[in-house]
Amino acid sequence: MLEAKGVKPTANRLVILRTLQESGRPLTMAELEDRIDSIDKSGIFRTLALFQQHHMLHAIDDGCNGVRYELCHATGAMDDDRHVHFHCESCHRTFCLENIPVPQVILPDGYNAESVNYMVKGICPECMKHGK
Amino acid sequence: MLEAKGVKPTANRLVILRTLQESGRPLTMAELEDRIDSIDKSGIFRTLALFQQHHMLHAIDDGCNGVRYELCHATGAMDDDRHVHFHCESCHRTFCLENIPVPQVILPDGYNAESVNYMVKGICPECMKHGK
DNA sequence: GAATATTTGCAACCGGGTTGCAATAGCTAT
DNA sequence: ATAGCTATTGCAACCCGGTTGCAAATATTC
Repeated sequence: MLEAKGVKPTANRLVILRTLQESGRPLTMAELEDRIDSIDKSGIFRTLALFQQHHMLHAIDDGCNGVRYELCHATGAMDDDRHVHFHCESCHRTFCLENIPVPQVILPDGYNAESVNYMVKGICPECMKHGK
Repeated sequence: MLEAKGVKPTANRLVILRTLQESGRPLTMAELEDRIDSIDKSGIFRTLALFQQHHMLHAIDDGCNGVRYELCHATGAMDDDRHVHFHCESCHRTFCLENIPVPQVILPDGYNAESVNYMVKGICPECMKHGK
């Protein structure tokens, strides 16, 4: 498995990885918890931390429902899948707008950027259509 | 006072407003709490909520140390001081880059934007200079 | 000045996140 | 196989920011 990228593939870890890649969108720890009731909070937490250290996923935050974790599909290099995220205020889901890259800005002198987060909030197409 | 914009100017509210405008940058509730020890958490919380309802301040979130509150200096209209924010990962302060507007993106069909948040993380000039 | 409405402090609660610890599961080298 | 070590896991407890109920204090109205 992809696990050959640095982490020992235990049962738990496989389940968590699976769950993440099945839901095509970033999940909170809470969301993971109730999708997987065989594993304890702490287990999920530690696994996510582990995955992060090994650059398998990265965290984004719509400051609404806590941090969300998303698998890195940045092929080779650093975690450079910098795309815009959209958080629906109706269904409270967060989507990756993969093909919309984050526009860059020029910072004032002295500021050293390390990461950027472009977060749009509003209503998603699905919620827009039926029922507000 | 500016309070004539909809809220009754009680002692507490004045103190909180003062504190906000003195520190030129967005503060967390926690930061407010220990700058003002005369007022209880809940008081600060309720006051901030009130201010928000009356469009006197708006919340931004570097998903690091919780939500931060910043006075609206959008003169007339809606809360449209949409500028970039910078969060220093060393001193954990958050700055408003007032003169850098958030670049707009074109969303896919169906997505309805309501608010945008452009958050840069890195090292601020001050921390950059002396000691990492 | 009594009756009513608003604001406040306190204490308790809530939920996401985090850690200590002891039980378990995996490995290693006899 | 087996004793001995390490890594992983579950559980329970904890921490902390945010939030609410309630009763005391304050302001407002008549």
